[in-house]
Amino acid sequence: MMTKPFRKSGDMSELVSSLTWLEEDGSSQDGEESPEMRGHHVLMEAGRHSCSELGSEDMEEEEEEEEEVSGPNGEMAPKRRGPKKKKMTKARQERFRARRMKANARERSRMHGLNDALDNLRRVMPCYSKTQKLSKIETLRLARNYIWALSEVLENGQSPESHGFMEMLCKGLSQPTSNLVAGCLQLGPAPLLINKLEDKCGGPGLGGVGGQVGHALSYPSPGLPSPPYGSLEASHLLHMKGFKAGQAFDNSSPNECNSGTPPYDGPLTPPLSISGNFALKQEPSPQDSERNYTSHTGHHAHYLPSQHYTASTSAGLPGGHQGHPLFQASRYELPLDVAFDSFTSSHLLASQMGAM
DNA sequence: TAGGCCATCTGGTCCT
DNA sequence: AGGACCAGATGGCCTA
Repeated sequence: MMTKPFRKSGDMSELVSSLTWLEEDGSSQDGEESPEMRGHHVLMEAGRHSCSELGSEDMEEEEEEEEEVSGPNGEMAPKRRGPKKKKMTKARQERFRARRMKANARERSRMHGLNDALDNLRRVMPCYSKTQKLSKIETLRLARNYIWALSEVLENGQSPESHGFMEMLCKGLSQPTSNLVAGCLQLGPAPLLINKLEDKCGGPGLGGVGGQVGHALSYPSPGLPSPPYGSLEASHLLHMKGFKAGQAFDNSSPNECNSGTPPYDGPLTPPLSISGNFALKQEPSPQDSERNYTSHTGHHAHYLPSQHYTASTSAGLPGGHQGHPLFQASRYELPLDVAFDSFTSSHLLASQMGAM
């Protein structure tokens, strides 16, 4: 997709080349730096180098050299077209460096925000552990499945304890994650099962801690990674226990859901409403899934505003389940965080309906 | 040691 | 012009 255009020269590439030189040289390595600071350090080193070693005069010289670059046989390369690049004066260099550092900081905080949202999502997943976090991709997959499964509970009255519910939850997940989910849902009240789970999770062929799920939950997931996820916390088991028993999910009860785990304090937007969300059933056009898939794979998103990504399509939802919040989000091009909020709301809703 | 996951930097593109 | 978003590149950490 976005193949980086080769730039013969220019303000950026000079700095980049000096960065590359720095990294290869290893002169910016500092064993005690945090990863975040490392980047800054390298950048600042680069700036220093580019100032001291590629000072304005030197850089002008480089540009001159470049203008007269000749091929291996001595023939002149075609002259660069377009507007002549401005010379990288010291002042411009400084401005560029400052701009770059600002952009890096923004990008960092943007990614932190994204990770926070993912953490919030993890907290409302059937399997939550502070110590054994689901990977990003598994979190999204599980979220999609969870919504799908919950909407089945709402629409068809399927029991959350049913085998089908677990199958839906585990669809497309890596085997360790499937095992983890299966373990969560199969756990009885006996606390020693937690230890069992910790002992066994991640091992091949676990197939449910209680031994009741067996082979049916072993999704081979070809091509999917198999990260080592294993344990989960008692607090979340309580959460799941409540869910299993069909009790109302009480977000305010510190003894149940919040013991040891930070409460989900993100904005809980109102659910998209059952009528507006779950009841509206329309077959998705192939273009819909195509569009969302391509937006997910990033083959440049001219077709869709880039911020309207959804997590619902990379593995595809089975037909007849277009009522999912994430699916609806994708249909109506809701931003992902809205979809997540909707997801959270439907989680609460489903829990409460289970109590009816 | 290979592979998976992650954080960060970076430059391109789009939008305001 | 500057910010947001994106994807590629890179290197670190961890585990099997």
